[in-house]
Amino acid sequence: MPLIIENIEKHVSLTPEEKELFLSKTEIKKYKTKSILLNSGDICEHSYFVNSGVLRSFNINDNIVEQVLNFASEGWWMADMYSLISKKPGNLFIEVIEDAELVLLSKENQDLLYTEIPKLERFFRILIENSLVAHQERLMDNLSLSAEDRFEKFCKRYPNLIQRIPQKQIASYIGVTPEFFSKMKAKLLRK
Amino acid sequence: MPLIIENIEKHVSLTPEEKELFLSKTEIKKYKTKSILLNSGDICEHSYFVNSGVLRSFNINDNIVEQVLNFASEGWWMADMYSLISKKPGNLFIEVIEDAELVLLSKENQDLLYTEIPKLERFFRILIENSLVAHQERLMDNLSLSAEDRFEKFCKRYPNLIQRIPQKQIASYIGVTPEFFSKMKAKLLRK
DNA sequence: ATACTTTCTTAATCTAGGTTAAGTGCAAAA
DNA sequence: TTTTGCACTTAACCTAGATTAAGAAAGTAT
Repeated sequence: MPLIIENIEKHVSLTPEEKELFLSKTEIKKYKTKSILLNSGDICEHSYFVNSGVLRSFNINDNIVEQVLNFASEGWWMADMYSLISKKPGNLFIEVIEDAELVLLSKENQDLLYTEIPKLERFFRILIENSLVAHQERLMDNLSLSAEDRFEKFCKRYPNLIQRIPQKQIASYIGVTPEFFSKMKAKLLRK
Repeated sequence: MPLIIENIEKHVSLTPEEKELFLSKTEIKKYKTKSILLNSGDICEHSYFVNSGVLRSFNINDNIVEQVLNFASEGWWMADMYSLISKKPGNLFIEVIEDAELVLLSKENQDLLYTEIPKLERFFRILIENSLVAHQERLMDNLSLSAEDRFEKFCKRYPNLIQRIPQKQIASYIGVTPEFFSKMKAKLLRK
């Protein structure tokens, strides 16, 4: 059973025909590290589901500094939600940071599937609800925790990602400079 | 036409019967300033839609400091999403900060309405999508903008709220102390 | 293997924003 | 009407984390 179907069936159950229909509307592609799936200024046309590998989304702010928004590894979805739903150019980049096999679901097909399999409306609602809750928690953490505590939380939540992501990108995710991150890490190891 | 129905029909259209059914599952209540609608540790049973007045959600972190998550005025929804969907005790407070008339929709009725009016599944999906996008942007802003720039964005986005919310709560929302906010405001006025 | 590029580290210096403390103004109790 | 309490201000001092700069390590390409 494909990972993506397992993922969906965690929240809604599908008949064999529905599974087949769903899969027929998706496309599997492989990408090498450093591939850019989406550029800032482009319209995001697909949601990406990760079968293997790691992705990150980021933007580049005025200071020419990359700011990481999210990572996605096996079993996670990734897209520029703003651009995807508004159909306007977004400001996120999506990049492959570890060779990846992805399931591509175009926005067009996603909308089509909503009408053909209404249960999927529920599935994606739940998916986004969970994402919203996670973002709210991260927002509060960023406002009230120290960099050290945010790093600790990151380690607990994504223990398997730490070894697979360049350290400077973790630094960016938790919101500190690579230099400060390095210093902080050295301090933590000394304990 | 009730504000809440107008709000829903921005995204999906309802038949007169559906409108009536929807309204029959809600309840209108009035609350005075300082009423607590939800306490930390309680399970959030309702979504609140604001007909008039202002609400805020916040939590109290270890340092005994209130951290504002969100405000809601006319036409906005408010709930502790985490608690509402997980049915577990949350850590948010929801408080009335200006006398309010609210539409209450219990989680129970919301789930019931999902099955009776499947279109609502779409409505709430879209609502949450928009909320997610807003939270993502705020997260990125907190990671890459100065307090001054965050305040400026807040003023642009919620110009009508500024006069209605105690300044220390705006400070908390953008993530600075009341003292620093006061200093910053004085500096901005000098310009 | 060698050169080239990028990541990571260390350290000195700097600053946005926090902390502490004291005082002002004002609305609500009493 | 006084008192109490809260919201806001100002100012001195402090610190987490940024910036700058330079070198070390580790990939990557030639």
